[in-house]
Parts: sequence; C-alpha cells; structure tokens
Amino acid sequence: MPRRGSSSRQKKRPSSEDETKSQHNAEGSLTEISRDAVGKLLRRANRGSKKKTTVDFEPEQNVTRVLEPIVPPKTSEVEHCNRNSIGKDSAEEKCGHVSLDEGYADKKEELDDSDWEDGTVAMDDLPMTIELNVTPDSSVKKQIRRASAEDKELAELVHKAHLLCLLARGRLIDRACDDVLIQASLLSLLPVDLFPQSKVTKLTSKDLHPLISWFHDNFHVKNYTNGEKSPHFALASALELHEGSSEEIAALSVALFRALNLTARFVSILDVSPLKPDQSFRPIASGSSKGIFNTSTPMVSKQKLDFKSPKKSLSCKREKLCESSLGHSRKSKKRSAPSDMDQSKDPSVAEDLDRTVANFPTSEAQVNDPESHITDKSHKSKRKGDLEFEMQMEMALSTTAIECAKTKEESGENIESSKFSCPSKRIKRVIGEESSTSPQLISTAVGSMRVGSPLYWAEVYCSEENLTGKWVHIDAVNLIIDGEDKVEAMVAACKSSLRYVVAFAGQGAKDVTRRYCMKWHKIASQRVNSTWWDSVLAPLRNLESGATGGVAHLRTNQSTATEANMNDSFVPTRSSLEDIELETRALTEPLPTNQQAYKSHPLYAIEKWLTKYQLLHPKGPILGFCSGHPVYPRTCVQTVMTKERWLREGLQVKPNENPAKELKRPIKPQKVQDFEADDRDCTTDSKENIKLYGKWQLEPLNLPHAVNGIVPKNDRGQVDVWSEKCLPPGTVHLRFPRAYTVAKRLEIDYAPAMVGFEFKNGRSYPVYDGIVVCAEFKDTLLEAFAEEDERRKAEEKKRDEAQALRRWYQLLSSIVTRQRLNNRYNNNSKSEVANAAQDMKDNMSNATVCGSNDQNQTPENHQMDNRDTNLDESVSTSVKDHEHVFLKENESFDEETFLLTKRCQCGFSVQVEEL
DNA sequence: TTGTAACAACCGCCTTTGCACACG
DNA sequence: ACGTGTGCTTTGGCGGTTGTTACA
Repeated sequence: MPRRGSSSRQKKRPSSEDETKSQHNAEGSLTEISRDAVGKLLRRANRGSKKKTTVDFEPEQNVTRVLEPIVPPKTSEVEHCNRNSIGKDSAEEKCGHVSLDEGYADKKEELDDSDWEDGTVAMDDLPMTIELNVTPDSSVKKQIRRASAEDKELAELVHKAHLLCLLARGRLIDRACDDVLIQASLLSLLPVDLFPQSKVTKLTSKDLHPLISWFHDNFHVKNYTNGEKSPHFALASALELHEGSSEEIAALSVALFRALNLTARFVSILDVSPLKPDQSFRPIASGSSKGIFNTSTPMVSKQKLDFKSPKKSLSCKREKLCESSLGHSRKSKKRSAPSDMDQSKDPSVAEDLDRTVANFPTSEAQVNDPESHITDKSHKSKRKGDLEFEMQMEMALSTTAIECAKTKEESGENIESSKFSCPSKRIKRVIGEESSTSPQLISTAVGSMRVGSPLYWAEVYCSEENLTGKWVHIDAVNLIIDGEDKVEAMVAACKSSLRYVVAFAGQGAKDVTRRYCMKWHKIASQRVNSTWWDSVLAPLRNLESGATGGVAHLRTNQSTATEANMNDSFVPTRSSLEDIELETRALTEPLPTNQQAYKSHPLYAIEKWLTKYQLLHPKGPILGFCSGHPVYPRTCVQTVMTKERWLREGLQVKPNENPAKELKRPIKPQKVQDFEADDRDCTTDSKENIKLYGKWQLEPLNLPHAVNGIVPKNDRGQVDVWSEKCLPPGTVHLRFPRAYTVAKRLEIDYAPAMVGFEFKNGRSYPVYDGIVVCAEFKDTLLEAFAEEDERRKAEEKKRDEAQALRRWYQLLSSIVTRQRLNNRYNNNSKSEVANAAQDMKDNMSNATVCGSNDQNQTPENHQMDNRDTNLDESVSTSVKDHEHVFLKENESFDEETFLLTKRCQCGFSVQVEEL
C-alpha cells in the first residue's frame, strides 16, 4: 500500500513542476531558466537527504505491530531501537523519545504526505513496542532507488552546464595560447637549431620530435594548480617557473607551435559530469578537491611520481642495460619508437630521469609539502598498498629488465607505450600483435585509482603527413607524438570513458572525439543529444575552421582520382577534409564482439535485438557474425506500422500488399462482452493479429474527393485530421468554435474533425476541434460565422449591461428602502447613506441618459429611469438641513478603477462608478 | 578477475473512439 | 425536450535501463 502511494506521488510531482517550468520557459528569460535549474538542484539536494532517511527506515515495513507512526530518527538510532527493542525497556523508552526528537519538525511534512493509516496515538503514557521479524542481515540489504525522470532531467542539465563551462574554459586557454608575449618568451627560450622554420610548409610529425623533446625536457608538470589565476597569468607563471599543471604545459606547447607559425590546436577531453543520474562522477585526474568545475588538476600527480617514476627510472636503467647488453637494438624499432628512444637517450632526459629517480625515495618525505597536499590525501588512504605495490613493481621490473628489453625488441614495442601504462597489480600484455595498430601495453588501473590519464594535448597540422595533410596528436607532457589511437585505451585504463574531445583554435572549437574514439557506440549513449551539441558548437566550429582552415595542399604524386577532384569546383579545405576523415572513421567502426552492443548500434544490427515494430528489409548483406547471429547494416532496419498509423503520416498501403509482419494482438482484459467475442477470436486468426506494413509498401494517401458538397467521412462519420495531409481533397478544416452550429443552420454538409486523443481516467477519448467542410462553402461559412459572432457578441454585451443595470437598481432600491425606514422610525438621524444613494442615483441617471443616446437603450432602461425619478423625490425630501453640493472642480476621477470621487464643501465625499 | 548473457525489476511512454447527469 | 457542459476515474503492455547472477 504505502509503496503504491508513494510511487504515485513521485509520478505526480514532476508534472506539476513541469508546468511551472514551462511557465518559466514561456517567459523565456535566461535568468529564470537558470533559476529554475538551480532550484531543481537544491530541491534535489533536499529531497536526497530526506530520501536517505526514508530508505534507511525501510525495515519498518516488516514491523508486525505499529502503535504509533514513528518519525524516522537518525539511522543509527533506528537500528539501535530495532535491534534492542524486544524485551528491553530502556531501549523502548529511547525509541519513544527519539520519535519526538528534533527531527520531528523536519520530517513532519513527509509524514503528512505519507500513507500511514490514521490511528490512536499513545504518545506519553504507553511505552511503545515494536516487534521485528527481520534479521539484521535483511535490514542491511541495499535499497535501490532508480532514477526518476526528474533526476534524469537534472543530470542532463548539469551535464550541459558543465559542458558549456568546460567549453568556455577551453576557449580561454586557447586565447591565452595566442598571447604574443608568451609566444615570444617561448621562442626566446628555444635553441636556434630546433627552429623547424624550413619545414613549416612541408611538415611531418617526425620534424617535430626534437622540438617536443626539448619542450618535454624543459617544462614539467607539477601537481598543484595555479588557483584562480587567469589563464594568461597562469601560462605566464608556468612559463617562468618551467612547470605548471598539465593543462598549462599542454597550452604552452600549443603556444610554442603557434609561435613557430605551425597550425596548432589546444585539445582537451571535456571530463564532464555524467549525463545519467546516479553515476558517481570523479574527474579523470581525481587529485583535485575543487569540485566538478575544476578538472584542470594536474594529471601527473604525485601518484605518477610514485608509480611512474620507478618505471621510468627502471626503464632508464633498462635502457642502460639494453645499451650495454644489446648495443643498438633501438634502431630496429618502428615508426615513432625510435624518436622516443632518442628522447630517452637525450642527455637532458637522462638527467631528468636520474633526478626523478633521486626524488623517488624521498616521496615519503614530501608528504608535508604544501604543494603536494592534494595527492597526499589519496596517498594516505592507499599508502600501505601503494608501497607494497611499488616494491613489487620495482622487484618485478628489475628482475625482468633484460627480458623486457628483449621482448620490446622482438615485438617492436616502444617506450612510449610503456609510458602509458598505469601502475597495476595486473599488467596485461598482449604480445605478438602489430604495435602500430593498437596499443600494446595497456595496464588496467587498480580499483578506484585513476592516474596518468591524458586530459590535454596539442594537435599540429602536418601538411606532409598524409596524402592531404593530417592533424597530428602531440602530447608534449607525456612525450607522445601521433598517438591518437592510444588515448582511448589510456583513458579506459583509468576507469573513465572519453566522451568529448574538443579541439580549440581561434576562439572556436571543434569536436574531434571521433579521431580518438575507436568504439563510438560505447560512448554515444553517454553524450548529450547531438542536436543540442551541434547547435552549441556550430558558431565555434566556424571560428575554428576560420583559424585553422585554409585550402589543403594536395601532394603532387596523388592518384588520378584526386586529380579529378582538383579539377572539380570543390576545393577541399582542411576543415572539410577533416570532416570527411572523421566521418569515415564513423562508418568504418569494427563490429562489436558482444551482442548487446548491437541493441543500439548506429551502424550494425542483429535481428535478435530488433523491436516488435522493426524489420530487416532487405535482409542483407550480412556483414559478419556475432555469437552466431548474422550482423546486418543498420540501414536495413525498417520501421513497420499499422495502416492507421501510416495514415497519420499521410501514407497508405499499396493495393495487394501483404503485411510485412504480423503481431499477435495483446490480450486485454475487457468487459463481459469479450466472452462472446472469445469464440470468434479463436476461429478467426486475422482478427487477432496486428498487420504491419513497411515504408516500401506505401504510397501517398489517396482519399476520396469531396463530391457535390458532401464530405467523405470515415466509418465513424468523422474525418481524422492528424495533419493537413489527412484532409480529403476538396475539403477544408475550419477550427473556429461552434462551427458546426453555423454549418447546421446553413444546411451545409460537414464532418467533425477529430484531431487526436486525450488520455485520462484510464481510457482515451477523441478530441474534436472544428469541422471539415467542402472548400466551396468555406467563405460562406466564415461570413456567416463572422455575422453570427458579431450578433452573439452584441447580445452578450446587451445582456451584461442589462444585468448591470438590474444590479444597480437592486442596490439603490435597498438603500432607499433603508433610508425610508430610517426616516419613518428614526426621523432625526440623517444618514449620509441617503446622500450617497442620492448621489449615486444622480450618477446613474446621468449614465442612463448618456446610454439613452446609445442605440442599446432598452424599454427596461426607460422603465428604470421612471423609477429613478420617483426615487429622486423620496431621497431629496428626506435631506433637509443641508443639501450637499458637488462642484465639478472638487471632483477627481481615477482612471484605473473608473471611480469618480465627488466632494461637498462640508467635507463629505462619495465615490461613484461611471457606467 | 573480468566480460558476457540472461534474467528480473523498475520506470515511463504509449495506448487511443463514453456516459450520466445537471443546467439553461 | 433538447443542447451543452462537466465530471467521472485512475490501464496495462512494452521498450529501455539497470542490477544481479551464473558462467566461461
């Protein structure tokens, strides 16, 4: 019982709020929308705390006898009561008191609202006994409350707001990257031999290696944030100190690229709060304690120092071992690997690594370092395990150093991959696959630790990188070049998902998530409605493409197809080419290996997961198999509907088409008549099934024409007007009120227009709006309606006026009667009321006189005038010693209330309403 | 330990074609 | 007598989502 009640309340609440919301929205002011949203947030917060109490008190449901509706006290106390109540007076008393405790006021509202049955309450005298037939274990059972629509809406609002904030932040950082002073300072630091000036026009990612290596050596990530500094100032101080948050370091790298006249973007993962409620949100780099709007926490935190450093140091040692034992093994490495190895072998890097190694054992001593307090928190909580793990890791790596080097050599694994690996109790290694296609060494973050995840990097446009040029991923913080395919694995390893990757340039932004996300279907559901997102990004995209765009320079040794393209009027811009690239990625996603992914996959489908109103047509081609189920393109999935449903779309089923699909009619428990119908249903299968048709079986609606002024109607004698398309040719839909009365009076054929259904009281009712008539009668009807409407309004006016006069007359009569009685039985008292009545009556007669000029003057009014004259006499005779004189100049008229205040010189005043 | 499939439970959308009675 | 307006009463099936469990 209580559950049902509460659930119905839950259902009702949003609707009333929706009303208020729609009212607010109707007013359209941004402030109000914001206030509305904030209000919701607060309500949610309040409600959340209440709910918790209610939920905790849930064992009450199993109470065998309840003498009093107990107000839920604090959890611990309730538990205490519950467990000790039987046969323990003190505990009972305690429970009794608790119920009257301070929580009462707070919870009263909830109580009032609840479905407790009324009963006699023994508050003071009787000790209360609660018998429980529950075991402590069952009370511990976790209560699951699923998110309501309201929760979902709220989560979406927060998600959107957070997205906008992060977008704005990205733009700020991007603008700071354009700061000429910062750029100039960076250039002044850059050794001359590293200027890639000659290659700016024909740039490949390889050309950037020395530059990025230098940058990586000279700028370090520190695990503190620059507080509330402006991005410009933060960048400047990071530049000065040669260290800063990962965001600042990444931004500095972008500034450096831009200083060198390279086309560069600042790229950021928007680590936004979840779109769906009840998903705990922690920023990817979870060291921060600043809340969701500060995700600029350094990603290389102490944790990284603690865990990565040993690996780094070991890899350095390993390097040395490699050098001594294996000589020039590094030369055999693939593509980007050599460069990384080169970086590692760079003396400065070695120094850096050595320094890190030196720092490593002192990490414990840094616990009190104010700069590292953020990490210390997490460090403290995990310290024991972490230390154990460090030791294990160190031992393991040192003992397997040579073997690792060998493996590395054999498998072509590069050091950059190993840098990606998070500390983990279990490190998965996939050896033997080609390293360039997928990240080989993916470690899985242990438990809740999310460390080392990239949040910021740069993209540099390398015109020589592809046939048409390419945006190259450059993570200067982690010294990774062209590692776009590793980002996702890295983020996934940190127990997070990469939902929005946005590239910023020229104050604009572009969503480049597709470049970094290999499994789009997994993140699609975690992203906000694409229409909204696209509309938000649309202006920013223009700015971005304006800043980074430019005509793509196609290489000279291109294929003939590309040449043909060149000859076309279509001139590919960098932006459009990138769009094509990203689109291509979208269309070439590999087949998921688990069935459930096909449920809502945008590209692929398996028959098993189609809904009952879906069908494969044509059934092929088969793109592959998943657990034995053939996989079809999503484009083959067609929606099928009943004839009636298609009618609403203005389509009808072609003649001689068989249903594409038939569904068994759901058995509805209907009234007694069904018993009779049962026999028929058993015999006739066709009645039982719902026939569904697909789009390919349809043609435009071909309704019968209106002939001889007769409207073609359906079997209910009406026309279903779902849209204009549903109107029979030659007819029009007239929506004015009482149209049917006009049509009926003029004897014009019409049909009621049913425009939809209203669902209430557990059943649906047709909603009618206006009539459908033949087009030739439209004008006649409109004219007649206008006439009738005018006549009706005039009648209404007349009626209202007559009624007003009647009421005035009634009022005055009563006053006069009262006065007459006063005069008769209390001669000396001269009431002011009489004067008032006199005055009002004067006014009335004036108004009536004015009205008499009007054509609306009725015999009734004349009659009234006569009566007024009589009245006048009676009133004037009664006023003897002073006759009030209301001079024009003493009058005042209130235009708002239409009240005229008349004043006599004796001080008497009276207010009259002008008619 | 992790990933997957199957299942259960829950939420919310979609469903869709009066009737009796009072009053003017 | 007739037309008009009002209030009655408060479904249940299905898809989507999420949590649980068993199993590989």
